[in-house]
Amino acid sequence: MKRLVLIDGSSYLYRAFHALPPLSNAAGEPTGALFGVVNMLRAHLKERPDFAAFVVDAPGKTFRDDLYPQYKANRPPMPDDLRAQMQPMCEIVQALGFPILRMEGVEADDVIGTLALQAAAQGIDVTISTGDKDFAQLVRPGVALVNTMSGSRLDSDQTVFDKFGVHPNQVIDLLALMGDAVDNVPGVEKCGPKTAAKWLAEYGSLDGVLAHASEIKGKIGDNLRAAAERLPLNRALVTIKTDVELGGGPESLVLRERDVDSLRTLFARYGFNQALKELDGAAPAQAAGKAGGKVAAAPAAAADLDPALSAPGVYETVLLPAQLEAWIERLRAADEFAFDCETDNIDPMQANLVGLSFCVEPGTAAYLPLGHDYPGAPEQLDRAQTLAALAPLFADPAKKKLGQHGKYDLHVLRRLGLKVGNYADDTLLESFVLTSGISRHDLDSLAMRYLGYGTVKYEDVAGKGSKSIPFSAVSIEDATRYAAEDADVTLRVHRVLAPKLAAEAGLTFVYREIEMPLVPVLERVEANGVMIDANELRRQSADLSKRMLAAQQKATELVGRAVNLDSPKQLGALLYDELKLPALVKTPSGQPSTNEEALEAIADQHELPRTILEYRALAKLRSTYTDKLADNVNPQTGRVHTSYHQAGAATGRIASSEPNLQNIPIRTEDGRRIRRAFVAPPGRKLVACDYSQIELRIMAHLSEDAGLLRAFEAGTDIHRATAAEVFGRKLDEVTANERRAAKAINFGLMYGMSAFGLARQLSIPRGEAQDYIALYFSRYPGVRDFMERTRQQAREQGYVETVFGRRLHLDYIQKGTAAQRASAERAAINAPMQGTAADIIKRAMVSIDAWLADHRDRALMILQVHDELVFETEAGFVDTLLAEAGKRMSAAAELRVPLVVDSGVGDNWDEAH
DNA sequence: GTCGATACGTAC
DNA sequence: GACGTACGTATCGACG
Repeated sequence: MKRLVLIDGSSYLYRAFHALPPLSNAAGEPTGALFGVVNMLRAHLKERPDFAAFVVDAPGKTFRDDLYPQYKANRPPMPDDLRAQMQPMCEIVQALGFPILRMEGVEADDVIGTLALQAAAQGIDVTISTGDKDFAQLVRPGVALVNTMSGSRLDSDQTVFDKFGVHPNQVIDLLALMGDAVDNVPGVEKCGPKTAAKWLAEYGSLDGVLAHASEIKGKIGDNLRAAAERLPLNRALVTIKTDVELGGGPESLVLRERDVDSLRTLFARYGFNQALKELDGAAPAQAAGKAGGKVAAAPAAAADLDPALSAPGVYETVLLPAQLEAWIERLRAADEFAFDCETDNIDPMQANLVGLSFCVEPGTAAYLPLGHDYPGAPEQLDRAQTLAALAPLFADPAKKKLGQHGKYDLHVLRRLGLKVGNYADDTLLESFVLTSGISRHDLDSLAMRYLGYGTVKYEDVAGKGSKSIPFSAVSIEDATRYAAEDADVTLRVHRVLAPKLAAEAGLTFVYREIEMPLVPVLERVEANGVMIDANELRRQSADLSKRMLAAQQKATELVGRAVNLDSPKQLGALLYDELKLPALVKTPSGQPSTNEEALEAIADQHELPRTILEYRALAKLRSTYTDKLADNVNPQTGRVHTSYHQAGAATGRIASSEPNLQNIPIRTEDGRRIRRAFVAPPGRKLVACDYSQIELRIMAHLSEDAGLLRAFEAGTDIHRATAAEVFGRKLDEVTANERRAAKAINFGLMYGMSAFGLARQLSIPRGEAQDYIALYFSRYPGVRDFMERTRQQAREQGYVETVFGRRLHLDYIQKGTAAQRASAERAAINAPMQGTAADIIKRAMVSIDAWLADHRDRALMILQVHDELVFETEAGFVDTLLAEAGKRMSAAAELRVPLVVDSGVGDNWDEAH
């Protein structure tokens, strides 16, 4: 059977424009709506229809304007950013091979309706792709409706009835009763889909409802009778015409061969990297078998899962050449495969490969042992030969690869000389994007949550703690159970999560365009590592030790006996019980605290608190930094390779560990010295680029507050500008103390701080802090409204969003205790700003990495610290790098304020600031 | 010995 | 109760 796809271009363009972030390409041209439309079209192309058309509205009046002059009268003009995308959209649609239809005097809907019925009459299977629910009136055998943005599909009387509560032939009457605010067609007042469906169920049709109008009681009955006269007109307006005179029939809508050269130029110009990669990755996927089927979102509960996804797996151990060949054949035939590396070390920069697992179809997986070494271990395939045989599959850009936390595997394979081209999906990141804030993203949790499946745990086969054995000593039988299952479960979880993600345009953007492209970039940043001057650290450790000893002796002298300055418990007993100093601060558990704030408060009453503070500052630096950093130098590379956790922070920020290089001291002189040990090798330099006040700029963007926008536009020192507003000064009359207070307000507000907190921070009376905040909000009313909106959204939806559509779910915003709810509200206020900043720097990293691809021998990205990127570069490349990195960081988002980047150069990280 | 909870402090 | 997001170190008590 032949297939025809009719695409409602106008509807998608508007919906994509509003659903997607305000994206732009490097040249600053808006691209958000384009992006949505291009992805939608690519999805349809994968299904290989015989005929297709992209239908758009023509400018000018239509017959509906003649029927009803106010038709669409209150519609605002097309936004400039959308209008600018019309021309490029047509170019891309053309280049993809779609015929474009545009007809005057009727709307796109009518053209689609006419073609749909003509085609159905000729026995052609029709799919109408639209975001407009009005098309449900056309659903019948041979005519189906899909919305690629929501993932919904209406293809039968039943599916329409499930959605609207009426049959397709009643949809027109339903719409006539409800009216359409967007098109300025008033229906029956207070009559929504439920009431309209109820009436139609009872009286059959609009005529039936009107005939019985006098029987309907109450206010809504009055409303119906009041609207009765205009309802036939409504019906005429919402009826999609199916008898438009067209130049040609559906058989003329042949899909042309795509114009690869034009597409490459267009995709590159608008920054559609995924599309570009697919274009250059040889043949597009021939997904005929999988298309058409289930588009609907997958079920959430394990109970009503596709049984194929929870059936037990059959796992094969690959020990013979023939088995390997058979599996290579399977992988070759597949569109995408899941894989997983087993190693002897959790640090991927040191791990040795022990085995590999693969899965192509749920339930069928293989474990390929390559390095098991224990008494009685069977002979395994030759590692080098086997990897050489697998290398082309991993490298093939047309072959999609899937994993759970694949950054780890990318490291292991890279160190073995294998390239992974097109690492396309990662269940860790799918889960992170879908459920950030409410669930864990490790494979065991995902298997339980989405498959109702308890996996074999690592500890089950390798033991844990001191009794654990390296994976190479695990029996190959146990290893197969564990490892093949990992690949199998990864694929199964992906099959559940992918459709959930596909049904959310904003989340799909975050996943496809931010998180997945970042995986290989982060892998490179980690692999690059940073050079550490271990001798410098040793000198600093010795100096700190000397001063710690002095503080210790001083404390002993003051107390008259030895005291353990490392034990808060003992210090509390000493200060508050023995010395009877006042305990002014309590820990969360209610004990008297010995933290910095508590000690500062009593420092004028006794010498000991100051001595403890001195000791603590030194001990922190030595134990956490100067002693420890050198332990993290990789013996093979001689450098420190932190590990970045892409799904580490619920807001979207990246976290760093082992060691954490995102909390290296900078505020005190002693602390800052540690940065001198982060060095460039001879002949090279460190370059640091950081966003200036990025989160406050995002607050200005989100709140659209005129005063804040103006201050950033003018380039004034934002804390000074705030102080001038709040304290009623001219800019140059602001005192240092006023600026300090304004800075505390600016930061405090972004964290949801209260007057109580501000008072404590500034050591001022609470009433005064309250006055500052009130004054702030009266000067920046947009900020107050934005914060209230954000709280409201969080309470109603249970989540908040970044500019790019990333979501943070707040579990306790509705159900928690008062304290938990208040805490969730503060998190809700902070997340859009912190999260948007994270989105922006992630995009910048991807962009800069793409540029650096041609200069890997000259410059490396080596660190990310939330709003800062650090590079190591040849001295002769510094200027080029500064210009290009700064440009790409600034262009990573198009906000209502400029994104300013500061940068510095030096022989070490301290100098580079 | 190992593990988890608690307290504290570093970064943005 | 009161300022958001992380990670690491040290202590201390429970557990075996």
